[in-house]
Amino acid sequence: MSTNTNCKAVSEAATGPGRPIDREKDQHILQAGHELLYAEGPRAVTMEAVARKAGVSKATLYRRFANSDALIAAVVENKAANLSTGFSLKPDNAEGVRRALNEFGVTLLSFLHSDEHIQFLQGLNASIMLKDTDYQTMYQHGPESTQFRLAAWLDQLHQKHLIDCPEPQTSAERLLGMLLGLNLVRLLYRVEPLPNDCEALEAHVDSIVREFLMLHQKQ
Amino acid sequence: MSTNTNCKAVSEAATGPGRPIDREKDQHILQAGHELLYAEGPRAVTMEAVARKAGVSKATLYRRFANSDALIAAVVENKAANLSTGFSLKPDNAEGVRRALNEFGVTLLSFLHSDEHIQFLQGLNASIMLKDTDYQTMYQHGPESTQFRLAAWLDQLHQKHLIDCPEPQTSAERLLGMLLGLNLVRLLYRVEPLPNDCEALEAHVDSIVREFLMLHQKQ
DNA sequence: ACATTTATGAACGGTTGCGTATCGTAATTA
DNA sequence: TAATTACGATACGCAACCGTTCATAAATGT
Repeated sequence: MSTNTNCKAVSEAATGPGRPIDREKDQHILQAGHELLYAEGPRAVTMEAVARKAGVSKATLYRRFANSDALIAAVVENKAANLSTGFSLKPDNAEGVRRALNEFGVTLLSFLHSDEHIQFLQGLNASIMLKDTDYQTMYQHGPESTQFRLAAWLDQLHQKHLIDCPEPQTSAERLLGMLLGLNLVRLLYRVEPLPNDCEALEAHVDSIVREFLMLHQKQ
Repeated sequence: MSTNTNCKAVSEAATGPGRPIDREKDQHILQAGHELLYAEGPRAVTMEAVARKAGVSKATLYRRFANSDALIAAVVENKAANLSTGFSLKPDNAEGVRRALNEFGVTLLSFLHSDEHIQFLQGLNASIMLKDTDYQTMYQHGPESTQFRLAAWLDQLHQKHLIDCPEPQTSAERLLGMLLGLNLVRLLYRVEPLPNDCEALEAHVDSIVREFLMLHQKQ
């Protein structure tokens, strides 16, 4: 997802004589498409509407995108490229594990609850015109990556006999599932904007981490 | 969601003289809209396309739905009305609780993994043109209802001192989150069709239920 | 049978979007 | 300056969609 294959102009480096490509317009176009997509739905994302909103001529639009489907795909992929969850968990002493897990949980949930991520998920599901491989790549670079890194860390703790976690992949998914709860469902149903209350969030994560560790304590 | 407010004709009982409404066409229309929505996305759901696919004239269509947005809303709502998770959990003796929870988990996951439900969620999120109250109602009749019923049952068990569950709402969401895991995420990313393997599913649920009960055992 | 009410299908004009083409202008390099 | 490329504006033919109208068919009450 690092290179945007749906955008003609972006992939062309084309450094020769002549007027250079106005890269600012790329952002204007993507943002206009983005606003239309999330405000009025995919059916409102037409080349003409995007051109109007972006303050760009249709010709400029067609120079970059073959059609409106490619444009929507580029909008979603662009959003995916700008998302990242970065978390760093350094193995700790036995007691510090709880704090580290807490930090991870808070970071993850904060990300999941962010407007950026919510808009991405909704737009992702609203488009329905990406190729299967695109979905797969985004999943691998997003959730799967998070799960794998968490599992690897849990496995390290297991090797160090800090916790009892013989199946780190399963345990990682279990923990992520507990953290998520029904929030993703609420997201899909557009109800009850997720609580951003920092205090409540930390209490929530702390409670889950305690339960998770209770299930994985050395006996 | 029992009454479909987006459909003119359906809400009109209109039992007078004159030709009655052909109710079969209602289903043909909804099914045609459904197929278009899930196969080609919301942008493909036009009045003309639906009329063609349903073998119905446009006038018949407009007599029932004001516009294509209302039609899509009706399609999604119709699907929501046909979904139900019904589970019956009769309080048991201490040892039977595990079997009952297992039954619940299997039933719930089987439902979540069903094609019907997957298509519904995807279509729900693909439309973006329902009213907020519609989303809210569907959520209340779906996930929230499930959570509440589960919480009520957990509370009963708590009152009977079969388990230790002082916060049934929280525990219910925790259990549902563990059961869901990342499956909803995978759904959104359209990767890895959920495993329908009955044996693996039951093992999965059994493992989760054991952990859940371990967290809620009487001490 | 008759009138009445409604559904239905075909057709219509109007609108919108699509994708392309043209031409004049602006911006950069050689 | 000349060449080259990007951009804006406009227009075009084409197709699709929209929402409506009208004549006809079908079912019901009297």
